[in-house]
Amino acid sequence: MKSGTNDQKILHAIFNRLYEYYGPQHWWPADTAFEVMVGAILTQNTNWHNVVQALNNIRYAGYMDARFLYKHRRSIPRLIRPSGFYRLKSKRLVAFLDYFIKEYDGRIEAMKRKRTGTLRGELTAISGIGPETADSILLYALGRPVFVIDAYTRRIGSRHGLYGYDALYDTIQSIFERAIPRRPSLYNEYHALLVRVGKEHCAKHEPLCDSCPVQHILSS
DNA sequence: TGCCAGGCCGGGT
DNA sequence: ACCCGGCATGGC
Repeated sequence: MKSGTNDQKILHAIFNRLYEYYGPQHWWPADTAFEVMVGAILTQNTNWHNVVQALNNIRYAGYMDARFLYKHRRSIPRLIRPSGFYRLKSKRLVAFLDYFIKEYDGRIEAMKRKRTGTLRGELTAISGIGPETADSILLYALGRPVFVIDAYTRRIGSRHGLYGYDALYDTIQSIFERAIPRRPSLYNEYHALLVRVGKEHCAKHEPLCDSCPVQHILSS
């Protein structure tokens, strides 16, 4: 197919530019795969800084482990309070723990035996885990080649004419996955770089960003 | 001070 | 198949 070629060139150029500008981002910032999964739920529509405080509370309590956390699930609301939406997120976290312990004995290695598509189906079936949270878990906790689409990816791509702002999650995802070689390390770095540049140059109601490092790629 | 942050669900059209 | 209100804290 030939329509892929153009997207491919642009998306490769954007990655190269961002990587050259910012360098490696070292994502996901967490000590263990379990912490990645917890963080993926807590960061829904929330500043990462707030999530760190919640994760620290869990760690200092000694509960950064599926079984311990499930055993002490009544204290989750207090521990994750700084991350916002804490009553809602407590339910979501417990729903995930329930699944993770019942299906995989709370062990990441057991989860790794399953196919990516199967896991995505299981994860998104949990109330509180949508496509982005599931994909974050698949990529950053399990190392699967799944491109994570978030609000920044949506903003940046649409502002540069790659797709419409209202494009479906799966549509945007397949644009990236068709254009970028299927390597987890590449998907990892690319998404992290999009978040980095998005935070610094792609505020919510700005139609376009003059100071954006991506900008000059399109004017060439 | 008001706006925003690495979404998702459930109820209504 | 969309559209929208709700969910909550902390930083600037």
